[in-house]
Amino acid sequence: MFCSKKAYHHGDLRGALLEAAEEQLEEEGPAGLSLRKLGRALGVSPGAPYRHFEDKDALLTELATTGFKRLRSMMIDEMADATGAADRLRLLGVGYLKFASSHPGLFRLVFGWMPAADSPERTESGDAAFATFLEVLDQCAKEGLLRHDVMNAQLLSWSAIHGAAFLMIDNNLKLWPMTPDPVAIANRVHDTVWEGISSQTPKAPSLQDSTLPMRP
Amino acid sequence: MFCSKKAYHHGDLRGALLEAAEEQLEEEGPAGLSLRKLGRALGVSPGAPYRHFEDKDALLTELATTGFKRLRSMMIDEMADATGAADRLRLLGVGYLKFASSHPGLFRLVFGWMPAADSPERTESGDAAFATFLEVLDQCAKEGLLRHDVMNAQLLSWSAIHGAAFLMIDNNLKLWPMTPDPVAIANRVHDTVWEGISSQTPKAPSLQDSTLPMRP
DNA sequence: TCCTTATGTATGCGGTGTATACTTAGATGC
DNA sequence: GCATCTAAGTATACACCGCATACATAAGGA
Repeated sequence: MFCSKKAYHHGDLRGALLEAAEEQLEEEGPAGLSLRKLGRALGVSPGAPYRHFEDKDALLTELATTGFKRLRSMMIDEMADATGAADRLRLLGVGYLKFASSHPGLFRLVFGWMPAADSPERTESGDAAFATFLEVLDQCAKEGLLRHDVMNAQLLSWSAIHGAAFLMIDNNLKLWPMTPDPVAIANRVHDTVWEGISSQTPKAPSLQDSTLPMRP
Repeated sequence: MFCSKKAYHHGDLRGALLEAAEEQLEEEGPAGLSLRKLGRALGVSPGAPYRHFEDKDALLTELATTGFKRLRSMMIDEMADATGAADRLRLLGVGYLKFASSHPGLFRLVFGWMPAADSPERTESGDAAFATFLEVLDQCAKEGLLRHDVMNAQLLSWSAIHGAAFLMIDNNLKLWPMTPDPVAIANRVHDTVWEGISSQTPKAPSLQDSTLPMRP
């Protein structure tokens, strides 16, 4: 369907709206996003967007839904060449933080935003992303890599990586002499988490000191 | 200054605005908060609030500033009867999660919200809260309780408790058969974190299983 | 007492979400 | 080919919002 530019009915307004909306979201947050402004930017009347989204909340909900899906894809892609269950967990965190750092506005929407009326699609895509997370730890448990019950490991791993993501995009890591590189943060968090949940008794100081370079 | 009700100039409009604003914030989020609505609710003209706050952002910034201070107080109060540095860390997490669960809207404002122009007061009160957090781990380090460098411990502890707070108020803990009690969550997260950062080599399964009751 | 200042009011502008009725272009059936 | 249906966009209107500006009034100090 080779829709040429400047079509009679704009061709694909819905897609264009979503694209422009994400841009506005990253720049001004959910409050600054305006359907009228979007219409204006796309050279269309103020009411046109309402042909494709019931209201502003519906647009944000759709953004959040695809946001969850993209977060999940990013984690899965990152895990592609993992060397084992523990490494999968590490790479999952890397994907999580890469997503947060490259789309902070979308990340904040996906999580710290409560729509007035939630949609089943959003909930489902969220649960799917979470399930990916939980499965990785289930696998660790099956391979006997965890010291305690899997729920503890899941709770800590997820909390830690989720919190690190927020601290990173809120620029709260400025308090440490630490590169804000998402990969470095994810690896650092993972290593320490792993010492807390792994069934292998940790050796003495096995982790790099803060003066030493961090794993790339 | 015994200001009677229904004073000529309302008595303390500024305080009343802040109080009502926090209520609106919890109910409808920052976007749903409206200065005009606040004025209406307090029986005052639509422009009156602007005598006390330069704009909506200024009101939210003030809410965030006091939010940080209250978060800090809650942590400090909770730590009052700690039995040691490690226990202080645990109780700090308890205070953190208690604050998040009792004021989720304020918590989200304090963290996941980016004002257009930040104020030094907000930044300072935020840094003060963070400093409290970091100091507790500095103390742990001084007492030789940490396995690695203090930065790792700080990053993990903060990320974990911060992430757990968000997961809790976003109702993402529903995926586990776990009571959403902030104290239980904080203790659980702390125990697992501590195994990852403590210099004491953890014994075999020392933590309660998910089938066992959690620490009160 | 008078005058300054803080506080609240009145009013208005532009922007926003959203409902409604209208128009038009593409697709569809004969 | 043509009439028709429908999806997509327009025009317009309303209430609300943030915010600015000019005005009114009450408090408090000289």
